[in-house]
Amino acid sequence: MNQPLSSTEENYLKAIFKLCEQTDKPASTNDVALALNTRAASVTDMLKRLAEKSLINYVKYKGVTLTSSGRTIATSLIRKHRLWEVFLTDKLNFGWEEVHEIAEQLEHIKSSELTNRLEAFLNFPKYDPHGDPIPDSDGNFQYRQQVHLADVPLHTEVIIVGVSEHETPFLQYLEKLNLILGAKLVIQESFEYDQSILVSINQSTTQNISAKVAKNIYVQKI
Amino acid sequence: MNQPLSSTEENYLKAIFKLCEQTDKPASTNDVALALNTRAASVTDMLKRLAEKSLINYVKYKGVTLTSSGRTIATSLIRKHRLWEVFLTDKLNFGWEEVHEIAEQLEHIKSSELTNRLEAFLNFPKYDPHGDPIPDSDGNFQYRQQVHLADVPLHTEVIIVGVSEHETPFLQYLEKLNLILGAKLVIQESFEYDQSILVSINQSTTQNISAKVAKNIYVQKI
DNA sequence: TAATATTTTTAGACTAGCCTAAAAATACGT
DNA sequence: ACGTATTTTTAGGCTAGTCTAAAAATATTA
Repeated sequence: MNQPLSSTEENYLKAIFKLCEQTDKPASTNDVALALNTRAASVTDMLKRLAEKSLINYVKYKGVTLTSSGRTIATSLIRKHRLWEVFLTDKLNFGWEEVHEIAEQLEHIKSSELTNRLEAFLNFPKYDPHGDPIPDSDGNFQYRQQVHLADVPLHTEVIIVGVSEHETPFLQYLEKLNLILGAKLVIQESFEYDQSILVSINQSTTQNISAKVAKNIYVQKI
Repeated sequence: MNQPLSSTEENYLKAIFKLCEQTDKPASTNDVALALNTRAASVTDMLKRLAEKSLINYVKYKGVTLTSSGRTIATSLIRKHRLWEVFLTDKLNFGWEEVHEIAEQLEHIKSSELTNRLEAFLNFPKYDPHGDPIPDSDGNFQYRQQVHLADVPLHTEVIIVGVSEHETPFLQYLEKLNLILGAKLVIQESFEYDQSILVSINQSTTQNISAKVAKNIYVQKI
């Protein structure tokens, strides 16, 4: 009945979770294929197998959502992924742009005891190095009120709490501009012309930030 | 040419390494099958594929040894396995009998940067929690002069430096008897009848130890 | 050394996971 | 609503890794 899943099966569940989390609608076969960089036909195959194991609700041509046991597994993977990311940055001094790939492997290590002890060792962190919330051992996320930097009114004081894009080049770029988690920002000016904004960083430097970047930074008012 | 290996392939290389290390002779198909809890036919299949990749020297009906690239991979696996075991015991407070299974999974994580940083984080340990040497990043083992407790003459002062059997029940038993790494022993008496021995432990308690146990404990004279 | 026992390999089949190409279902534009 | 475009599924095939059963090679022993 409850035999352990393969890494591949786990990756499908995680992808479906992320797709459904955003839209709250069933994920399409094509969406899943795109997310996992595979073909629609392969996805259909796998969906049948996962439905057989009662991990997803799958209706032909209608898309897929997770069952509660599927969701439990998916959140456990996200929990492990984010805890390992904290370990890699905080204990092994990796940069926030380097940890994703390694955590993709580490998240498949099977031992809930390991996960829980790791969490304790790291002092029960609530967010990963990118500002994403770490679910607790029951799978509950601690969502936080956060807004994209692009949507903040002029002269409001905010701090960076996360990013909505995890690609290495983007993160390296932010690092260069000193736009790291916890940085305090105030929007000084906003340019109609290209939707870029001028922000002060930590009350010292001032930077022009493109609309694209501002849309991928999460901030919180202080 | 140098595509990454599957965990299965890696496990074959590790098994072959361990079999050849002990006897310095080619390992037989049956030995490998036994070590990996699989069938001889499956082993033959895999040996052909590993030979194709120049990771082993395989002669039909004559057994198998590792090539130097095969050995490099095998020692890297052992290095990772033992470093993770140190992490699990020293940082996450697992017992020495609990770490093997988890390390079996962790050893397949691919990132030499991770391995090297982990090693530094752990302060470059030379031995794992069972007393086995941890190879350096070039694959060199720091072998140590060690002898089985069963072969030590009477009244010699020795300390426990390792075990030659890693099964959980055995390790739990040792733990119960306070026979842990670093314990100081002196053999007080040796009984012809069942080859058991009477040892003092850390100059305090005294214990009778069966021949079987004494054969699986490595000690060093002090 | 001939007969027997053991080990190893081959042959053929199975599953998971992936693919391409074609068919079927659904969605869209006029 | 009808034809076209898109999405999804089916059909069939591939590889890695496993298995059992049978054949072939090697080892043992009388």
